[in-house]
Amino acid sequence: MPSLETKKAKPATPRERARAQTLVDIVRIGREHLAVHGAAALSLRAVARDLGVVSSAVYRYVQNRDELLTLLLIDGYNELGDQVDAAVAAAPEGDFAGQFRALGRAVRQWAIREPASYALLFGSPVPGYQAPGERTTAPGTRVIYRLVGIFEAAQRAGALNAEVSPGVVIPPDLAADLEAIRAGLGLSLPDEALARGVLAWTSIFGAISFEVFGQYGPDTFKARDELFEHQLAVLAGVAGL
Amino acid sequence: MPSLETKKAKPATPRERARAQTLVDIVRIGREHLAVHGAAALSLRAVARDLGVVSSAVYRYVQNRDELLTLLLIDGYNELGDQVDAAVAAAPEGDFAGQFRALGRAVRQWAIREPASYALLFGSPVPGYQAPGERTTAPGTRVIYRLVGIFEAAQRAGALNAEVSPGVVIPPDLAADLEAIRAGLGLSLPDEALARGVLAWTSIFGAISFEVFGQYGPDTFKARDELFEHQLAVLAGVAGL
DNA sequence: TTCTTGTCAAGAGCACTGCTCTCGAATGTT
DNA sequence: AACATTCGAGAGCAGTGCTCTTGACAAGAA
Repeated sequence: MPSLETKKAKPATPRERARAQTLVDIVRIGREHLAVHGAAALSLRAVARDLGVVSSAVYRYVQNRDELLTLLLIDGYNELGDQVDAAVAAAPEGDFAGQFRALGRAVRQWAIREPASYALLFGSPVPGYQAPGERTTAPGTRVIYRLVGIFEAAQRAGALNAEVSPGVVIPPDLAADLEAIRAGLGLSLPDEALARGVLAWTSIFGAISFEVFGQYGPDTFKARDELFEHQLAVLAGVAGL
Repeated sequence: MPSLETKKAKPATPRERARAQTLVDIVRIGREHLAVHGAAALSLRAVARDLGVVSSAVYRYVQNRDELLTLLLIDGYNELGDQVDAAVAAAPEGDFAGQFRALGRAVRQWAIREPASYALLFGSPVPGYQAPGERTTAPGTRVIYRLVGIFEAAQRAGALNAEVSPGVVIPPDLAADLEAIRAGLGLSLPDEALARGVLAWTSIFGAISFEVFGQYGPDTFKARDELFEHQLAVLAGVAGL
């Protein structure tokens, strides 16, 4: 769609410029409210108040509360994706385990810095809200794509340990799912490595969610950095790095 | 507190009986609403409507919305704890890996059956709601206590593999946390085993959360039972079982 | 330059929420 | 029978999402 691109690229008329500016203002204020009060308490009226405008005016820019939620969702996915990309790129090129740990650390640090956004992306779904897949899947898959990219590069470099948990077999139905993923992304990872990558993925988010969502309790773990580093190290071993 | 116990045990006066009955009715209706509309949309007015009573009447039984949330929280923790206890007890006595898998399956099945309750217990915290620790910690720690109990029994039986990830060391700060846990629960597990148990714990909930919260997407994994079984098997190996 | 067209903010209004207060009725106790 | 407690009903306040109408304003066309 070249027309849409150009429309986005050059907001020639001052009207469009003003409109775009108020929209980013709305998203910015929405992010602040999200951070302070949480996703379920996100109120268009409160955003309007902070914007210095009456409530009905924001409906000129945002169709409804759900669309603002979608904008914040995309915003969060992209910010997290940028953080992860930068962290992985800063790791040594051939050090795949280091890249894996850098990815995990980047996700955790972003989650701790933006707990409300993290909860919106990876926590319990907001009741009555269904994310529009056509707008959120692309930014929402950036981290996992990056992760399998690390595994794939390690595999091609011959740095992926294939014999980690020898006794575990993969049933055919699961193998079919993994084959579909492999075909969809053009990977050469064997089933075992792919499955362990999925486990590492979910485990990282499990550890972060426990910490961010307060499941550990107030004083069960004081050395949380060290705990997470330990979990990352073990998971890297599990994944074969 | 014997007086409180007797008060609970024999609701002699019919008034107290009726009061207790309406309270369990409120919790029951609250659970239904939780399952249908989610935690953030839990409305005392709607509960009152279903109870056939005006909204202000429920405030005679429940102090506010947060207390109803607390009651549902305790209810959920206990239901999950009962499921886990039953599943673990049904596993063969000396088969510690089997008990571990039974625990994981029980948690997952309950989570799939009661996704809203699972979200309330382990998902993003409800904004503005702080669980009262003195009432929720006891039921909230049943599952993790059960899990470390399995590890402890395996350790005493000499069935715990100590050399799983040899290269990973535990820094002193983390060791201090683990020592406090070990002392608090009267365990004899070494640091490595305890830390890997925590990892297994968070990883199980990470896998279940991804599935229940819809992070996998609609059709990435069709063989979800097999995927979870695979993850359980790998995690049992990681934990040393 | 005037006129038309489209965009915008404002405000009223509907239905909903949590929560508090008062009042009268029902209930159990003495 | 008299008293005290408990309970439900209803009104009311402040907040929410969202819709609709109204009037002001600015951009482009004649």
